[in-house]
Amino acid sequence: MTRSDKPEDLLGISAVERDTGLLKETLRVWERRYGFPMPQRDALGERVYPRAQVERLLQFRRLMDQGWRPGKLMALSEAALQALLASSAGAAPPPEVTAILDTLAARDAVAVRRCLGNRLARDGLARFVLEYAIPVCVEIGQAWARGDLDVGQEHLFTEQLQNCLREAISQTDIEASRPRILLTTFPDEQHTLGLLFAEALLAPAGARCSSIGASTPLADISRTMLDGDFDVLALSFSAAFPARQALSGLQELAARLREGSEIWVGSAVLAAKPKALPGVRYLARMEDTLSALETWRDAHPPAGPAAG
Amino acid sequence: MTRSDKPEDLLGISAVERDTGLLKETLRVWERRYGFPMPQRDALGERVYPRAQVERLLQFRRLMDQGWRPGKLMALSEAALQALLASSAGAAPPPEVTAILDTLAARDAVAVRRCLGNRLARDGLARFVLEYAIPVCVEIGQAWARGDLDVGQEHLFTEQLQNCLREAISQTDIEASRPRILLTTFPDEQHTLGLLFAEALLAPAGARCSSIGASTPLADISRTMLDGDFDVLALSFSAAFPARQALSGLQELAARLREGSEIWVGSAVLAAKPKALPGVRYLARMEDTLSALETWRDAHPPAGPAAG
DNA sequence: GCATAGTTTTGTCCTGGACAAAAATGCGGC
DNA sequence: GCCGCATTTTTGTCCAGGACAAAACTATGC
Repeated sequence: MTRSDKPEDLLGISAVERDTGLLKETLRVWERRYGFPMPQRDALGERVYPRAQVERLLQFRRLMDQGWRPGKLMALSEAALQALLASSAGAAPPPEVTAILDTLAARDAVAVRRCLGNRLARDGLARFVLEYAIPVCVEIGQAWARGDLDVGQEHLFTEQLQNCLREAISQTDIEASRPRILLTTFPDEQHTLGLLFAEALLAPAGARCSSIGASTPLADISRTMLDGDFDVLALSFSAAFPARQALSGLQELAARLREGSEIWVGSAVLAAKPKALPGVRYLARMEDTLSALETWRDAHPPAGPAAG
Repeated sequence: MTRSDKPEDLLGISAVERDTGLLKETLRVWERRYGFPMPQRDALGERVYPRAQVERLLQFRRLMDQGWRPGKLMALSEAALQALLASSAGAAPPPEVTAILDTLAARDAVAVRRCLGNRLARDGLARFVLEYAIPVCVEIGQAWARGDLDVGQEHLFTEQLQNCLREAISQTDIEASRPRILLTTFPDEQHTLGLLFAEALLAPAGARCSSIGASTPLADISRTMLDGDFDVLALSFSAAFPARQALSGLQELAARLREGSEIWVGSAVLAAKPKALPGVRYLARMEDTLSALETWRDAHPPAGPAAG
């Protein structure tokens, strides 16, 4: 019943959806509006995409993830497009960052893990995250946008980094100290690396972290907060998350939580909006997590837990 | 631009597609043909599915995975359907499984972790996975279906289980032995627990596992396989994953991989289909992973790797 | 009893229209 | 001159109903 097993380098619309992440509906409406992609038709009149068009679509997707819009890109000449792809490179990364890119180029999981492990052992968890892991992630994102790295390589890196961090976090003491912090993301937000970074900073600083992974319904977030006697809810948002949805969700949560508990919002994007909500604190950069912890501790001295 | 943020327990068609694995087109054509599901409409005239209908759809999917066809199921009376479901329900869970449900009811992450840790220390990784973790996951799934557990509690459990497993896996030796196994899932398949279970069985048995997480594009899977000198590709599919998509993807991959390399497909659903593909092996249950490893080693004796 | 031919079921594709959310742009007040 | 708000453009996702091949089932002949 499937019609995607085309003999040559021609892909059916389902296969293109799978490979590019663009919905069938989007592919059809682009064809209607912009004249691209313009697939051939098979004997049944169904769309068959040559590989070249699929690769062009992938280039478009990379540029769109950087903020370009389809209409602009479609109007571009071939030369202008290539220039854009070339220019998306940022400043030259430091050599310690490029070193790990080489291990990724070889898809050598063991070497990646060794790189990370060495660095972590040398610098400790906090410096490892702030000075190494985050810059590397940024650079990998750019390499992906340039087409120098594919999703498989990005996954390989993420997996090793996760293992590395989780292992290190699990080795920190679970003290009975405060604050107790619940970490999660909103529904449809899958990006868990931000949570893991935050946990990696907070746990060794003595905060009791409980991560419940990504994409938790709002009702369950507030229920967990109330049941679990948490002081802080830490939420992570990727740049792509719709700001409106985030803000309305935050408003709802802020209203529902226990008096005295805080929400920390990790997002480079939302922090720009000055919408002040009571009990909500925006952390524009990852290092702000630690200052937030300090501030909280200043306001809640361990001797007298009576206030609340 | 997304319209999935419905206030109550009403899901848009995209959310239903995501949760049930039934394509939007299938949902619409069922409505047209059978009159079910018959969603409400919002102010815009767009389909909004009450939770009850989504759960009924999930029931249908489970039965269809057992070989039932939609037309038959739709014609069934409520009583007949319930009888069918009851006959497929498992036995009552053992007390050791229900014990952890109590800690989840209290949302006590530390207690959950302690439960898991104790059990793991007692039984070792393989027995822990097969005799404890998997039954608990099944029971949690049923508790969720009954409404006894919310998503937040499920997440809490999953996170602790992941930590537990990853830690244990990372402590196994990385031997230079064979086979080398690449683990991942197809695009849009987010379920990573299956991968982690497989890794937890394979790694202590001396197989060199590399997981690259979920949702990897097919092209990247085959590229990683070829670059990385892997012997086996292990793929995990949840029950919700569209079987057709899985099969066409497997066909594509099988054709592209190096001669002599195998694909192991972990799925309770696909294993029923007798569609034989060269080099593809279906593992209906998690314990089959270990017998697959044995079979592989019998066919590839370490002394003489000359045989193809 | 089994293979083959015919029938029904079922999933996926098609066209072309619509519309709200997001992004970009224009405009007025400090 | 610059920031905040209103307006316009862009863009992704939804809809209806029709079509058809692959798969599943059924009937028929040897």
